[in-house]
Amino acid sequence: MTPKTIATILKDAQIGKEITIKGWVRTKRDSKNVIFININDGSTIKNIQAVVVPTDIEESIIHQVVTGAGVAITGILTPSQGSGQDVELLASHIIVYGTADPEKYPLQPKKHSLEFLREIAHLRPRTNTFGAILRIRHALAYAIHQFFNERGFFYLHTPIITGSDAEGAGEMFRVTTLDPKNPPLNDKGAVDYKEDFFGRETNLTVSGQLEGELGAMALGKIYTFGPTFRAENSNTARHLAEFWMIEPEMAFYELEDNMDLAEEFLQYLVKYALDNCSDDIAFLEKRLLDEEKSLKKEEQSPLPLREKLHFVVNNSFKRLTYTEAIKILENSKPNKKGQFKYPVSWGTDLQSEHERYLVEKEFNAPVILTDYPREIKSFYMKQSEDGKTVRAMDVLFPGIGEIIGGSQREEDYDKLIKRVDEVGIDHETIWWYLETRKFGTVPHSGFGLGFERLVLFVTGMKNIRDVIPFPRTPKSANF
RNA sequence: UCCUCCUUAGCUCAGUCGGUUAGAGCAUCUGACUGUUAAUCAGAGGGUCGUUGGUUCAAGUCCAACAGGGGGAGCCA
Repeated sequence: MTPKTIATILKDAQIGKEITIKGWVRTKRDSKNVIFININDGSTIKNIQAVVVPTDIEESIIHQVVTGAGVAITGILTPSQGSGQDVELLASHIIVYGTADPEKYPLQPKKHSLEFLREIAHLRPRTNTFGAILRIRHALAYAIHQFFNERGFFYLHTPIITGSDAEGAGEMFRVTTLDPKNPPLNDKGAVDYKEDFFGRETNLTVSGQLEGELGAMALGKIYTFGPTFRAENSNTARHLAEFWMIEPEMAFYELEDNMDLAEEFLQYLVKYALDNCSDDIAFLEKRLLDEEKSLKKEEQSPLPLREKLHFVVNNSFKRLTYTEAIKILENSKPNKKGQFKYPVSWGTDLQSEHERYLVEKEFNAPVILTDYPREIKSFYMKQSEDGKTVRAMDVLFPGIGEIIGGSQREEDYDKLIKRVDEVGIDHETIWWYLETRKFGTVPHSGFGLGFERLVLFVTGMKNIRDVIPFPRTPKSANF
């Protein structure tokens, strides 16, 4: 029989029955007549308290029951005499699968900094905070599939190893089986990739979008959800070298449809977390309040976590064009007082400080910005009649910045080719992409959601390295 | 990659103007006590002060380089 989890046991507490719980010891409190052991098995943030009468269990066994030990405890489930919990386990038998030397086990019952826990990423899932984060992360991943499935989208597996850098955006990780010390050379003395595993240069994907568009041109509505790799030397709390991205792509969707979907999608996901992870979110909310107690009022979160999440679910996002945003910024107080580090002007990309002003000061709500200047956006975005802008959209979230970037795609072959040439992309590398515009091209749109940025928002965490189990960042790929 | 700050006990941090034996809280261990909740009380153990080099009679303290980390910026999701 598979062991029951603590989540199940607490859900339908069968008082008076003998049960066995298997998990890891969080704390043990000794005394002469009675010992309390708190067990957690990861199924929920809640522990079960086992009550041991010292004469019932061999002392050598009890001695091995220390913080971090893996154990199975059998006993009768009874109503608790104490006030911290409804039920508890009157232990009659204990198996210690593995003890954990208290002198060496790093996770002792005390507060640990997130920085320290990052250094012991192999153990941090055993903490309340990371248990909560990882359960929420799972719930959001599940909700993503559910959302798209309910709406007739198909999950398309785009390649992780790609032969194109078509987006031209950013550094990529090379994939090769050639000997780095002694690679084969061609006539010109350069590395001969014809000898490489795939017979050409290959990299890890930076986006599944281009392949996603191929899927949308056949299946109608698709989404991808997979790992994405950027070899940028980005050292921020919002960037990872390996992260997970969701990229829906829809035939016959125009930019407005795209925005509607993005907004509905985000609200659905946040609501799902609120409905299904209430214990974990409540814990993280309390944790955040404790942590921010020592900060000045201005630096504290304006709303408690759950209120912030409810706000996003219940209020529609502010939509405006890039041009309108520039006007607001030009007339803003910080701009007139010269408080912006970067000047505001039409044609340049918005800086973090500008985005933050719009989201956190001007609107105090999620914002969707559209119709950016074509020069600062990607080649595949649909060009507008005005000849100056493209049908792009960025969804900006408070505290996170850009959480979604997307656009309507340019479906006109001639216009697309013109941009491809202007940007300087070799036709040969994306001939297959260009053919979609030759054979039955239709209007279509899509966007990319950074999964970890979503988890960041829902958990209220501040550093993206704390919402993925094993973060990969420059100079760091441990575990 | 740039700016900035940090690195002292297992963890979080003090450490004065450079001065003799480097401190605290938590954790750990021992004991006491108690249906306890990160229990409480008493005691104990625990340090190559990130690394290397320099200045000085004397360096945890000053200087330089390097390494690791935090915060901010750029790039973006």
